[in-house]
Amino acid sequence: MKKDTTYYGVKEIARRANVSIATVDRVIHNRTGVSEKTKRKINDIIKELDYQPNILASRLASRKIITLAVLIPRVSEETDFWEAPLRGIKRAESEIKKYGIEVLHYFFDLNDKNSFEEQARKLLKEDVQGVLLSPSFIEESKEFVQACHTKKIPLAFIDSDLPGQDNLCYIGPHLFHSGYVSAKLLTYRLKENHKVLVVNISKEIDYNYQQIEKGFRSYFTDHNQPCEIVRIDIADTDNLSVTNALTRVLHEHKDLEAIFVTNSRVFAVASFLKKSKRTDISLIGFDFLKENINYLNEGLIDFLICHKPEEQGYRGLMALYQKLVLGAPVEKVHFMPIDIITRENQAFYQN
Amino acid sequence: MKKDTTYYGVKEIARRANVSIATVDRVIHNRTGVSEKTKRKINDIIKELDYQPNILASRLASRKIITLAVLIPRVSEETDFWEAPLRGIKRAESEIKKYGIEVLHYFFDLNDKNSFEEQARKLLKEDVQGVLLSPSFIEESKEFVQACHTKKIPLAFIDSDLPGQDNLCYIGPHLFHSGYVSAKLLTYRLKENHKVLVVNISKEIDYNYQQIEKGFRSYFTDHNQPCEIVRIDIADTDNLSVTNALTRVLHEHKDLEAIFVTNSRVFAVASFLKKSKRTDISLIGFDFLKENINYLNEGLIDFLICHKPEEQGYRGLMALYQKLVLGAPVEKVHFMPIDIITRENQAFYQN
DNA sequence: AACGAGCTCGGGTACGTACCCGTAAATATA
DNA sequence: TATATTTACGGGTACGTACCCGAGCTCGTT
Repeated sequence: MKKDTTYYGVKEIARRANVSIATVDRVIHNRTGVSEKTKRKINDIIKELDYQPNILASRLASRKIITLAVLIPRVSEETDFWEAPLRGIKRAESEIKKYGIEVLHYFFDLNDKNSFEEQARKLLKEDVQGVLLSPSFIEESKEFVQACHTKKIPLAFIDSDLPGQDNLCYIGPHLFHSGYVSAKLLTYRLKENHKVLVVNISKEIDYNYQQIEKGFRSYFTDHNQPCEIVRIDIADTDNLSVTNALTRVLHEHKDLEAIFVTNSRVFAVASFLKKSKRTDISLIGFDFLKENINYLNEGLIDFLICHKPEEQGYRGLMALYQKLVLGAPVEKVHFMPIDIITRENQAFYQN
Repeated sequence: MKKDTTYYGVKEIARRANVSIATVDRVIHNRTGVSEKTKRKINDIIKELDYQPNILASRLASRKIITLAVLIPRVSEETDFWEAPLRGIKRAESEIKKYGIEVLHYFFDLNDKNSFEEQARKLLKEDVQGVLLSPSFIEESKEFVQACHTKKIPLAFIDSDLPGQDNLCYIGPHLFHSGYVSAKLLTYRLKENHKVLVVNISKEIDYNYQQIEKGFRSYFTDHNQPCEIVRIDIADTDNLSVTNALTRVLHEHKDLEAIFVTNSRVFAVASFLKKSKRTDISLIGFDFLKENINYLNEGLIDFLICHKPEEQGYRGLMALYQKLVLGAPVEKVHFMPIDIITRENQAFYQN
């Protein structure tokens, strides 16, 4: 590296303070063994010189390994959505491993708040320097975020945000706009009645869902497009519950033109429509799951909205790396593109 | 750093090949002074071990400084738009300077293709490892990109893209969608006639302009909103030319409801509207310039569309740094948000 | 006064890579 | 054959920081 640039390191600080490099090092990492007087003197020089540590050298010399943790949903039989973020996380891991980064994995069950709390508790017992979190459960996540905050552990959120909560960054979809775009796409398929059904299939009413529906409804109000919106919550995610609920609502509202599913479980609705031969109803939902793609290709699903989940995992972990290792600034919010997948372009999609 | 992770460095390669570290180093940087036989042997071991150099150590040990160059428009009296990217570039510079990065600046005149070519020629004479480019002039930029390509110099584009041209990344607005959003906003202000004027004030007809107008028109066709679109090009950017051109067109089309300016020179139109007391006409354009903000506050401009120009500069340079120094992958396209600025929120905007 | 505990501090080595300098061997030139 | 030149390689130091291993010093205790 060039020397002519006016850059001062520990050596210069030591020289000016008439102490050794080791003493300067002790002050910088505020370890014990330095008198108040020299500590003050060194700190003054550090401030005067606006000393910026060389992170390259620092990481190289450090024998300490940095431990990161990820706390995300387990890949379940119900939905393989979380395969993609995990893939991205592992890709990031293999890239940064050689710089002394170790990553611990904690998985919770999306149908079980307790499992989240349990895994969070386990995680907090370890000495981790950063956490990648999918804050699926609002209240529980808030508590966890609070705990991390007191331990000064930076947090990166993926997939869904937790507004108002202190974090390093959020990497994921703009939920409101995703709902908005969904509504837009849906209008392409509307004909006469302008009557649509919003379906939320989830054990927990989460933040994601609320924002998405808000955006969805906003589109119609924004565009002054009158549209009757029927909505149901299906709290049990098994096939029978979905079938029963949909049978009931379709019986009540015979003139439904389209269905919007607020998460990746759109395949469950597609399966129902196929069985009940209601292929006249348009269907739109989220995420590039194998099952969803199948129904997309069969023509039962019209559109899928995707947010590059693998990249979310990759970027989330890399954000922590950037912050902790390189000391580089991290952008607070990074919205993923709102990708629109149809039968025609799905083959080329990079999930 | 931890040792237990199976990581092999030059030392291990040297040990296995029964040569010194220096020889391995020669092979890695394919310098001269190694016999074909040992070179082959070492290369085989490198491949076998899947050797990944430690970039931290590499940069630390290297006395070589990495030279980057930026080739962007000069800040002119006509428009101070390029102040913002330059600010971002300088911010990035000060952050990476200490890792031996030097940045050369080349500025060209947006009204003069020749100045671009001249600066490009100057730049190519230097031994630079990466270039941050604003490809304002299509043909000239393509030539320049070609030259960089043969010299294997990675290129980061900001502000406008050059599709089909080989580059490291593009960081900037989605031009088409910016036009699209502009049209959307404009419809908020339309009343009866649905007649709008598109104004392009520029010496050169650039790629930006074409894409933006395309997006603008698409909105109306997409939404089947019939709208008569009048358009003029004003090739001379001085005040008199603008005044003359606008006077003529407003005389011809007395029932214009709104004007869309396809770049940051919307202030010139605002000034004209103010003088000719045509405050009934809605106005929309681009960029957070001081003059534009003044007219926004006066109510002459209704909306400004912005794309975080400072961040574009910052991220553009950082992308090159990421690639060249950290060896980290860089995302090929990063679209900036399409920010909507009104009189009400402009005070809070981060340009 | 002698001793040890505790505090303050410096020397020196290591991290993984880059590269300068020197040297022995191989080859060319006389 | 003797000498010059080239080729092929190794030793060793440096980059800026972290941290181990002590050394000296002060002060209280006996």
